[in-house]
Amino acid sequence: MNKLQTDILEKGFKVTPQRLAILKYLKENRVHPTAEKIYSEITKEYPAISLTTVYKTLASFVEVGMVKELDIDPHKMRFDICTEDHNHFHCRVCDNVYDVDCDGSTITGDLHSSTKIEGHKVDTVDIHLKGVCRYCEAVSS
Amino acid sequence: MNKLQTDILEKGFKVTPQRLAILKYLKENRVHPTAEKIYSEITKEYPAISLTTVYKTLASFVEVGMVKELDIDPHKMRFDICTEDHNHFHCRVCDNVYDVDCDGSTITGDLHSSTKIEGHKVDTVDIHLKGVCRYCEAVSS
DNA sequence: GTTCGTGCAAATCTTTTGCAGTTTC
DNA sequence: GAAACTGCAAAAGATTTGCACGAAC
Repeated sequence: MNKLQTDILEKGFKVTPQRLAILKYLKENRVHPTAEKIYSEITKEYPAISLTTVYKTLASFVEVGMVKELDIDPHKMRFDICTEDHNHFHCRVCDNVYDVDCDGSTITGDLHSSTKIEGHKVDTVDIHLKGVCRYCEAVSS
Repeated sequence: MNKLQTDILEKGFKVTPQRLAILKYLKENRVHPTAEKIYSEITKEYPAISLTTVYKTLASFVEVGMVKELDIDPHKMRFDICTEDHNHFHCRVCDNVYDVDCDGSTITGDLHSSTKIEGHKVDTVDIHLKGVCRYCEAVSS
């Protein structure tokens, strides 16, 4: 019984090859993939999976907090294995999303589950940076 | 010649009743509406407008910087008349988006058009707060 | 064996596009 | 009158749903 299986069982899910493949992909590839990306990558080694299942599985994982939805990209949802707080940078050239460690604690440090800002109860704070990533910048200059 | 007309002309656009209606709505209703919302609100007083035109007009306004796209809401785009920097709070109960003045300058203050974070050139910083708004919180308690 | 998961096909929802006719300047 | 704008209908892209079959426990 490996770690992936345990993670799935702990949440009350049944262990299926599809779920293992998705979880494994997410853990090994921290690229904030879209559902389509996960699907196409997994299909390479594991053809017996459908896009529908990817969506349904991701929805289940999100519901129990294993995975986080990242709406930094205007027209499609991206998914991120939950880890400690970090923020995201979206490159408008290559469309990739990168983790960044910029100091958000100046804001997030003030926030707890009960924190209110202008009367609104704040659960999460996401900092979305946009621009041109180091790789695209290098190519264009 | 009123202010709305001037705003539109200055950007090199032709002044049409549709554009005036959209701009007027956006200026008077800072609720970060979706395209659909703008359409349905405008239609009440001005039935001769199509959703397609709303989308096309918004795209034009975004292109010249009059309007900003706000992707805080997972499945639909919201639009905001550009003003000075501010941040947004998305209520997961009523689905409304509110402006907030929480101090993002601790982060954004460090950022200029040439600022880099971990090598990435940062153009914009958006802080997205999510939770339950003051009104929904009041109702539920 | 029961419950849960999968996957097809079809539906839904938002947004975009092609194009012909209309309006603005 | 030329260039830009509008709006219909159709297309496109992402995601969801209904349902029958199959797998996990």
